[in-house]
Amino acid sequence: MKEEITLETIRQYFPDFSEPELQDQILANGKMYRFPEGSLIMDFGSHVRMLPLIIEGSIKVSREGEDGSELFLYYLSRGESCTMTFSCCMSDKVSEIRAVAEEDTVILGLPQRVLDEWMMKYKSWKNFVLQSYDQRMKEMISTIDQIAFSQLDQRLLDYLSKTAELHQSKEIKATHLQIASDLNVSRESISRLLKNLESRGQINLGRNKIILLEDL
Amino acid sequence: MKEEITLETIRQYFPDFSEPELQDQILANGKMYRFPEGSLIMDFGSHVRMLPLIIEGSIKVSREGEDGSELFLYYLSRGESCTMTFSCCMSDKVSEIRAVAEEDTVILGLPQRVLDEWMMKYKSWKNFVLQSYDQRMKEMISTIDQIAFSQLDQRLLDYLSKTAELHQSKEIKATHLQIASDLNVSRESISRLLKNLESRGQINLGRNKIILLEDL
DNA sequence: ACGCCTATGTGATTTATATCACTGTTTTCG
DNA sequence: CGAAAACAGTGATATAAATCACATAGGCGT
Repeated sequence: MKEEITLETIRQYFPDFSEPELQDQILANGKMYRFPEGSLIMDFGSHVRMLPLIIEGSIKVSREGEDGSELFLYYLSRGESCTMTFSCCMSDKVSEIRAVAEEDTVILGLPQRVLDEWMMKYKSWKNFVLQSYDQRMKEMISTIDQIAFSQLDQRLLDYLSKTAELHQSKEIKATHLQIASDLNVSRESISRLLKNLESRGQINLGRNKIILLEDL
Repeated sequence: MKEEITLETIRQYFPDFSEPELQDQILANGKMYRFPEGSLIMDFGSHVRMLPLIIEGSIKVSREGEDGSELFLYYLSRGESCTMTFSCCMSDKVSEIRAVAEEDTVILGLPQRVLDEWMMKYKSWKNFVLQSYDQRMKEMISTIDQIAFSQLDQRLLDYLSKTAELHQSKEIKATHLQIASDLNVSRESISRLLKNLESRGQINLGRNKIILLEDL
């Protein structure tokens, strides 16, 4: 993939940015960055100076407990942006979340300065920002639902299907320990539940991988 | 209190709405509503046609599990607005949350139609909306932190101090059952934990009330 | 004043999950 | 290759909270 941003890229991945002037502005102000799989894009407490629009790949967003344990919040993928970052940029605050490249990821970074300006200038930008907030809000509520109202087996199934959907693959590449940290539970619990799912014919287990056999 | 909206009211409770034109617009389009304590302002699945700005009183916002149990999310009080409602209005969706008047409450309702329009017209309105989203986002994250990383005793303390702060009073008027539902746990657990706090001299218990003795 | 409903207190038991302790098995790396 | 590390399986036990089963106490209505 080219390091250059082109009008084509923007039109392709962010078709909602309809105003030609906005497209030009993005071109003029944006910069491409690439993050290899697993690399840290943003961390708790770090200052943020640009808003990432995801061109290619995906990002895992998580929250940290006092003791350093993590909790998976949601994935972001192409065509999306990190709302938490936006809010940090706008009020010049520090990040509340951690963002890690889930795959090799290319983002288009937009500088702090223009974000707010565009809100009142370009309708499609304003809509994009509001919709992003909305979506994230919903994800958060759904996360709250899961932790508050569901038992671990449900949460695990949900996690597996979200991950499978993100990667467009029935084969999930992850260790039990990784899953356990994402859900902030013990590794043994996950191992046992997975074993259960396998014996019920819902998944196949391999080292570092889980294969979903049905739609969950 | 008068049912009339005055420029004075707006300037007093929403001093950030600095543009005179915006103030006029609010005056022209807003309508006062009053909700007695305990009344249902909005429910899961209901359609919303206006955005409430809170003039007086406060609102408790909660989320419902599949089984009908509730989970307290956050309080809203004067000078604030319900972001979830805003997002519903904007995309004409159905409410994800329940809002109940925590005290006698007066709100200024703004019709769907103008909310989006103002975003690009009045800077202070745009800022207000974005800041509301932000704040709510933070509350959600803090709720997630609580459920995911804290034990019940911590959650209870947090709940008590939030409630005390909202009502500006060390005396909280609530039954153990109400608290338990808000936290989505059993009544007995709350009773036992409260008893504990009392024996440690942190609170006094009475029928339908809890008095905080120290800052928690 | 009596009875009833709601709120509270408390023991006993059950359940989900965590924690501990250990075994094997696969991968990595010197 | 051989050792060490990472991953996975599994029993035993511990813990937090739920659930069950009552007992008691405070207010309210008639």
